[in-house]
Amino acid sequence: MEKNLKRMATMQRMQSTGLELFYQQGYYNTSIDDILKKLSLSKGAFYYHFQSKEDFFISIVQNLLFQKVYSMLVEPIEGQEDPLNVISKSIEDALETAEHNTMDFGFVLSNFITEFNGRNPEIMKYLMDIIKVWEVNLITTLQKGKTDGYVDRHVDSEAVATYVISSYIGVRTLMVEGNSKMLRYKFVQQLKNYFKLISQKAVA
Amino acid sequence: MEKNLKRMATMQRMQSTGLELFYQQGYYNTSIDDILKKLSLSKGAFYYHFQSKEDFFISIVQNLLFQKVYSMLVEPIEGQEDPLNVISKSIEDALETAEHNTMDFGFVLSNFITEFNGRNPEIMKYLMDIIKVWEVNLITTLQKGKTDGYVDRHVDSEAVATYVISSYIGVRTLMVEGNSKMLRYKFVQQLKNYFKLISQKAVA
DNA sequence: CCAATTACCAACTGATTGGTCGGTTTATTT
DNA sequence: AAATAAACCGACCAATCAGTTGGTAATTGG
Repeated sequence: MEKNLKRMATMQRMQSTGLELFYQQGYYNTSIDDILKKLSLSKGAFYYHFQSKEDFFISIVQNLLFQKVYSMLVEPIEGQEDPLNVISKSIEDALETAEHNTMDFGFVLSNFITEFNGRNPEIMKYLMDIIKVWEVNLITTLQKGKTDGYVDRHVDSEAVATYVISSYIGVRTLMVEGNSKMLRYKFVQQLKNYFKLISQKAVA
Repeated sequence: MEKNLKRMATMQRMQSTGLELFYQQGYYNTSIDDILKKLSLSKGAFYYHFQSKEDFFISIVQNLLFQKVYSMLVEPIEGQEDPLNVISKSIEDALETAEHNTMDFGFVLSNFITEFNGRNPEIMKYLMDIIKVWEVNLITTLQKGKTDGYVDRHVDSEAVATYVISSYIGVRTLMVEGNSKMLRYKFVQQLKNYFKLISQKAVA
């Protein structure tokens, strides 16, 4: 079993550094040598553990990215009451993480979606699956919110989920150096306004 | 003057094909040879007209992308009455263009922003400038809408502009093959709901 | 019509890429 | 301690990249 531990430790190190560099520089713009250099490992070590660059990336998506998105955007919402407040809180948290230029994995995900869209259907599938998990969770939570009296019954939960995800991905795209703080403030302000709309027994 | 015409014609052809391929495959993933192959032109011709790949791309942004975004998202709004309807109409049109998989240049822009963010500050500057033009135009139009009685006076125009741009960029990121139509429908539905909110004398 | 300029050609360079391979070191088993 | 297997090394390969260069073909002004 010792051997397996070492194997997994090395793979973990590679994946972790890989995700970091792929995020910073983009997948196509990051060479395997870049990653290995940072780890003081050799080509041989890499191809001993992974079949190809693509295979390596997919393993990162499934092992790291999925879990991070899940714990940041899905778990905080799951099963909670008062869905609208919980949702806006989770998004606020993610945006604040982003501002302290740590990785905000919801955005890492949407970055990769942009990079692979129309270029690598296989990888796209894995990425969109993660979005789907988030979306399903949002819809479920909103529906439960209806029965619990937090969300207006006439609201189209799927449409709201779409709108929430869209606006979050968009604002993160715009949050480039310099203007992040103001952008986040104004964004959250409008998101909450929008939520007020669907929490009352009005419109929708 | 004839010479100048030929020069510009060739440059135009290069820029047009360049934009197409840069959009489809990404900047770093598109080689100059790719572009030249499609045009049956040689390396020499390229470097006769442009100093570098980067210089070439910047010329595309300034000459093509700026104008396309302007005519699609700024011009239709400029000076019009009833701003909220005009804005949502322009976004609907852009999303419909996107669905017929022609290039929707607002999205082309946000794609490039994602690709260059943190990687090329110079190019980023040119890209964000275009966003800025759109943003300023939205704000101006919303403000005018207030004095004309179309928009609630308590609304934060800047925040609304941020929210509109964010959500549009986000939904386009999500509009990958297959699910575009439904996504667009639900998105527009919620955008209009949101606009109802800021057109009444309520909340905001 | 001819010299000068413009526009273009295509072979080449040096660096980098993803991936291979034969071999060495380290750990485990017997 | 010997044998076996796992983990890793690093030189190498063919392909591709942005950019250079020395030339040629087309156009134009005098």
